[in-house]
Amino acid sequence: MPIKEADLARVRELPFLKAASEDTFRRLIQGAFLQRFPAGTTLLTEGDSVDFLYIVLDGTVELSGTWNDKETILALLGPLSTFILAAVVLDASALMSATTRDRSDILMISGETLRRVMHEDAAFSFAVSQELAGCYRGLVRSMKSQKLRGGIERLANYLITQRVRQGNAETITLPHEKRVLASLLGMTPENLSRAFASLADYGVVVNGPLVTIGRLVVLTRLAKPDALIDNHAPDDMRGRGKALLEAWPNQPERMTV
Amino acid sequence: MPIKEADLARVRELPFLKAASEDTFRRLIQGAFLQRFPAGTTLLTEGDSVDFLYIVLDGTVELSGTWNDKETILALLGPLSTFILAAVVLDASALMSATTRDRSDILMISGETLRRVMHEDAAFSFAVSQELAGCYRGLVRSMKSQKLRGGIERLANYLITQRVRQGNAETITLPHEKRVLASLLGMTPENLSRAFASLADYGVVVNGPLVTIGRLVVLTRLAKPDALIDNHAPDDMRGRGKALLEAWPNQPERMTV
DNA sequence: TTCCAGCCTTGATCTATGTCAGGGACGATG
DNA sequence: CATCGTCCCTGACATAGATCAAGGCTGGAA
Repeated sequence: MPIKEADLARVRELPFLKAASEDTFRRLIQGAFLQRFPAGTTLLTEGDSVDFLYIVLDGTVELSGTWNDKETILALLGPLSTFILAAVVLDASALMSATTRDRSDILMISGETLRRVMHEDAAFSFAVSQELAGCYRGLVRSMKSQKLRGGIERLANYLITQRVRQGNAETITLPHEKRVLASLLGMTPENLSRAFASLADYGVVVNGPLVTIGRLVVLTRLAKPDALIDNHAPDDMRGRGKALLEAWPNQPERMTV
Repeated sequence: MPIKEADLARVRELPFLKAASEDTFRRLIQGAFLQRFPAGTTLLTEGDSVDFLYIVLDGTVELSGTWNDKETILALLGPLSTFILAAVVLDASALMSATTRDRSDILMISGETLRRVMHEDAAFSFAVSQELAGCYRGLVRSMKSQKLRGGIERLANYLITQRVRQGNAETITLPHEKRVLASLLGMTPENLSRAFASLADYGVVVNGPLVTIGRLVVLTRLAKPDALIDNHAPDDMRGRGKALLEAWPNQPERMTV
């Protein structure tokens, strides 16, 4: 699948590629290729050695981990997210599996090339550090949410975050299947169902993938959102400006759970 | 407190500083200072803006997060660990609090200087990326452990990891108070106590801070350690060689919980 | 020495969460 | 249209984990 000019322009706007010199960018793109995958394709299995940096141009990718026949979703990535950057930088094997959830267009950049150009373009290298730092901080937030909050509270905060992202509409659309959301939030689908039921007392009405937050104040009092855990950066502020560089480094869809 | 030559030599061996040029290193050190803190000193509170990169030269530092009057320990750092690097790179505020557990000697490097020299020394910048990538992957491991395993399994794996670290001796010494360990492992002290009691059936004998693993095979069958979650890199292999750069990037004491 | 505070353990109890089983709604397919 | 599969919800139950209360141990301070 040929890489269109428009695609190039889009990825060029990614903070960590924006910082790259013309030459660096050209070299990164030269060995890159763009591929379309159907839903459900496994791009990478945990333990695999990693040869490419992946960039989601379209679709959704799920990052998951397994142990002892159990699986958990660690992140859900939408367009203009990169993934597996840490493994590429260290030339190490993947700690997570990556699977497409929808049909997805993925740009793949040679890891070897990436490491090489990093040694020659300090500004680019710095931007990669920022990208990684943002990923790290996203995970710290998730970890805090996971260890400090109960399931209902995690869900309540998820809903509030989605609400902000979706323009503060009273009714939001869940961007993923409920069982996927459950795994992301660290609970079983059954439990998520019950958690939604509990939230009825707080003005939350569920209708399939549509969730109406009737009394935001009440829900917020339960959720107790925290700037050091939750990341409410709205859609149209993502990926722009230093203040928000950290907020949604490269995973617009990654949820702080 | 003056910075001794011996201290400089030690930090120079840190992978991410080893990659720095003489000039870069000199500039980093010029504005740095070394300070001794008593046990229990708060170096940084979550939400604070971060002006320095911290390096533990001696002692122990605890990284913790709070929400709704609850607290959890996210990492425990021993000598030659850096911390708060991600916030420094992004010039963002801290997501975790940092507190000394023992009397500790801490080297503080100006964050502003660090960012500046990164723009001029690509090799150094790359090494910082590797450091951050290692931190990120450490957290991914923790997250998987937290979401996929139960408390007893987390403890069992912790013990096995410690055993490897402490030279495969049958009896290991817990490096921290049990209530601290409990928080790190994501459980209450009471529960940790009971978890230890359960492990008696698997040949684990506890005597204060001394833990004897009588039948490693039996314990291992319970723990099901996994190379993609647990990090068994022994003490004398830390911080050396590319293969292990990732393993214990900068937190020799950080536990994958 | 005596006293006290902090740490750890233990038992009883409660709550949150997981597991299992059943059934309804919906959409794809024949 | 009928059927099947998937997703989701719900109830009953089991288990893990948290909480509360009490008591033992130990090490430092008076």
